[in-house]
Amino acid sequence: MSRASEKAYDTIREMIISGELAPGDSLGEEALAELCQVSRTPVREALRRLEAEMLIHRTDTKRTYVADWSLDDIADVFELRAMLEGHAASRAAERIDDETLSDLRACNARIGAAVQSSPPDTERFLEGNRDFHALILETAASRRLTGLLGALIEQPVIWRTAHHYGMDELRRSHQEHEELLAAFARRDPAWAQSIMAGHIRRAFHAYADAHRGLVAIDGARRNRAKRAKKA
Amino acid sequence: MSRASEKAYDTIREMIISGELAPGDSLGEEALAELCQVSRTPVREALRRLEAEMLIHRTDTKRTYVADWSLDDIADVFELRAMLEGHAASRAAERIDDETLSDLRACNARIGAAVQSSPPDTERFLEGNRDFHALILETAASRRLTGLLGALIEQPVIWRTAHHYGMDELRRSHQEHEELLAAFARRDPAWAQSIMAGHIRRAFHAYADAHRGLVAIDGARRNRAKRAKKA
DNA sequence: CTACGCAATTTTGTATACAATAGGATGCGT
DNA sequence: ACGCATCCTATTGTATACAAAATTGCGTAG
Repeated sequence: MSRASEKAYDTIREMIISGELAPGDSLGEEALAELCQVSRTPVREALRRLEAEMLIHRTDTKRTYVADWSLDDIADVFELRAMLEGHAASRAAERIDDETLSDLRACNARIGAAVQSSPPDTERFLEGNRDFHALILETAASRRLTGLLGALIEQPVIWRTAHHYGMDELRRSHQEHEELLAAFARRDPAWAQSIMAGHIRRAFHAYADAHRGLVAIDGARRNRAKRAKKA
Repeated sequence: MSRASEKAYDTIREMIISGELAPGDSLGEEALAELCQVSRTPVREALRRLEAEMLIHRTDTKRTYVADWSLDDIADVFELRAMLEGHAASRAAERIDDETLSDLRACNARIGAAVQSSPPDTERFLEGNRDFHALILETAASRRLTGLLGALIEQPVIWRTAHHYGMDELRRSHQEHEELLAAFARRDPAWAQSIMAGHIRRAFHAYADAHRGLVAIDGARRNRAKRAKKA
């Protein structure tokens, strides 16, 4: 997308992810346009994209609100991701060439380095993780699959939690990636699929474990926002 | 969506599905606006939707063309549908109540009637089939899953072929639905999933078998369109 | 006091005008 | 004659003005 449109999308998205806009908040096009310093036209385009990604919700009367995510919704996303990324891993195992395999190895090596540095470099971990999964998805070579997963991986709740991973979680991820590489090296689709599905499901449980704590943090943040509004 | 936006979407979509716009054709916003009798604004919205559904394709330079579907692409769609609708069936089997079950039975009874009438009532079959699958999807109760499948089932190639189903294909579909109902009655998720995945995969092979013939028909239609353009 | 309905205001949808950008054509230089 | 640069045209992106629709609030009647 082009400049203004992208700007609106990024701005609104960031505000939702950061919690500046809380679930249930009403989103008027004009107000958003002013916030983003663009006109309503690109705002509308941004809202359509965000709606497709289910970050926002539109009532039958065309009014838009920040979407509310229940734990069930989040479980849904992880379940679908496990299935689709598992499928991607399977297809990748059938199609991968030696060059891509070594790229993938290099990528996971970077992840390992980020994990072992002290303190662990979470940013670099996340960056490597994104690259790793993206490369597998690309190797799976299915435009539809890429499209469907795109709608799932761009999710705020996931990014909000990733920063709370502990050292052990990070190490475990790195280890699972190594297993995945072994499966790819053997060109074993079923194995790759199993590892990947497990990898995602484990991530979900890590999330769910941390959830109660996060809810508390979330509550505090929202209260803060509420107080700010009053003033 | 509202009136003009919907009109543009329907018009363009219909032209693509009918083949009036052939794969690779360039789509200028202004030209489309005139065709649809609306301004460029709703046309742009329609194009975004069609892009999300992968009916059209946008180059890096923002120019839009009618998407080209290879057999691989189509195989992709069916593969993903098999996976996702299988998952939907599994979830539905866990959640279905007696009332929905009998609704589903009634729906398949209508399908059976459409198949057994002579000649088979393909329209009614397709309508019942849509309802049947939609009801299962609804019972699966996953908004994300519904969203993802929505992007897959609204595909032109599939509707274009459905009309070519033979009597035996229709009967087979009806029979597979019956098996699905049995799995639902027993609340057996794995069974339901297996039947559904097989159901979709069989449909793909029926499509692929008919494909060569369809390519010929397609070619004829395009030639006709080309001649029409010359005149 | 409540409930219903109408009107005023806010909000979204559509059209059009204007700006930016990509593609193509033409002409000049080698 | 071939290639490159520049200008012109065509197409897309953005802003704004206007129209339609919806919600809210007020007034009135039961």
